[in-house]
Amino acid sequence: MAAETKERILDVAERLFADFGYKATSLRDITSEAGVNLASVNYHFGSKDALLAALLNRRFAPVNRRRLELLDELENSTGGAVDVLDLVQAFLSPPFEMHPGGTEDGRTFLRLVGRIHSETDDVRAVFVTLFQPIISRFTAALQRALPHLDADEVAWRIHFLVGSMAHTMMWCESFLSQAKRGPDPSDMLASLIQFGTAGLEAPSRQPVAVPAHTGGRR
Amino acid sequence: MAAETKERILDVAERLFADFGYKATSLRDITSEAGVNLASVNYHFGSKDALLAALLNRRFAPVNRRRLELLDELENSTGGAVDVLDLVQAFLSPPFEMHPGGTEDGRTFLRLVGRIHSETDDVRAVFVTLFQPIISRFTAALQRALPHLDADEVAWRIHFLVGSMAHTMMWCESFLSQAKRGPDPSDMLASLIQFGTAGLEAPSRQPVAVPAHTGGRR
DNA sequence: GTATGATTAAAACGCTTGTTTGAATAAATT
DNA sequence: AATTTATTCAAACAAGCGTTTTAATCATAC
Repeated sequence: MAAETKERILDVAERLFADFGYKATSLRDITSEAGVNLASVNYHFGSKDALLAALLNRRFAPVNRRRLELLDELENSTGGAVDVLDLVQAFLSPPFEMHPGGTEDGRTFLRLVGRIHSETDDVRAVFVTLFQPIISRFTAALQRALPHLDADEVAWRIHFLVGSMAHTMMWCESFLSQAKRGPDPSDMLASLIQFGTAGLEAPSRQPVAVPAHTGGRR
Repeated sequence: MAAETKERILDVAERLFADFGYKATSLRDITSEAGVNLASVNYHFGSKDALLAALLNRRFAPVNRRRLELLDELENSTGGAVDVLDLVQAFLSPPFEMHPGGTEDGRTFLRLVGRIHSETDDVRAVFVTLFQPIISRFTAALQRALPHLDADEVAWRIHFLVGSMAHTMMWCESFLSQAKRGPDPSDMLASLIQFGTAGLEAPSRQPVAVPAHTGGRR
């Protein structure tokens, strides 16, 4: 009975955090929807913050393990010279593959991860702890795969990639419902991989003439 | 004196919303930091929601006007066949150029816009009203510039671009402080333009073999 | 200088928040 | 079967929220 209560809290909290954010979701929202007593969150998890941490660990840790597993395979089989496309794929696929956009739970997880990326620092703290090691490993690998770019440029492009990934996770549900071609989530992942790889592989930047702001109305 | 109070509220609210989000910022935070009375927000703006709307309109409307102005110039001068790079530039430059990352106020505005992108729907409502027309115009233009891609593919890639833009706006401050090359915000804009253009111009997607998730640990 | 309207001030309103308490119940152990 | 432990429950806590109210103050025009 106890384990069941804990899981129901985690499931409902995951969905509400994903839909409305951490701050906007009250413990009363969670417990009433889960059909458990208000005090049980503090009893089982200690605090609202600890609930978020538990909830992130449950689903996000396996995804990150899978990312590193794929990266290890790539590096071991090729001895260092890894393709950018393969790296982008190893980075982007796990969250989408392990939590398919075709299922309700999958979309919920994707929204949660997408939203976490833009929560305030105090909320993101746990998430960053889990995510930072992955970013470091992939940054190192991508810098080796893109030796003609300087380190800062690669780091920035990875940030750009993370941004499009987070935004996609967050809004994939509404993206898919708007698409005329029929909502196929794996299509969207493939497009994102395509987009990100091309962005990372873009030629080293030449000076771009940015139009100056004239201030005028027309 | 009245105008001064209104402006002080707007300035402080802008910074606090950007740093901590809408929900997490209380009117008491705003008024105490601005040195004005608590009731003056409701007196001058009507409600907290209306304050956000006023604050977004003040800075974001001019940016969007500038975007359309640049787009009009491109379309008029070339008669329809516009370069993807030029379109990306017209879309991305205005917020960065009009609110330079080199200034404190500029970075605050960028953080605000970046954060708004991932607020809950009720908070984003005003923002979407301002942003949607711009997305529509640029989507149409990009679909003309990328005729070999189907409409859904272009729409998705624009979402990817928006995601990297929002993420960059939100975290540019911390990106820049980590860069070894010295924090030059206009460098970052140029990199983002480079990345986004390459992503949008990526070849039409061929089937990508996505590694299946085995479920195993190793 | 006094009356009019706009702005500020302090206090209170009703409501929601995360957390804690202590008793009641269920489960497990001896 | 009795006793200990784990869990659930209803109620209350103090604090914070957005908003409203009423009185005081200010600026301005007559």
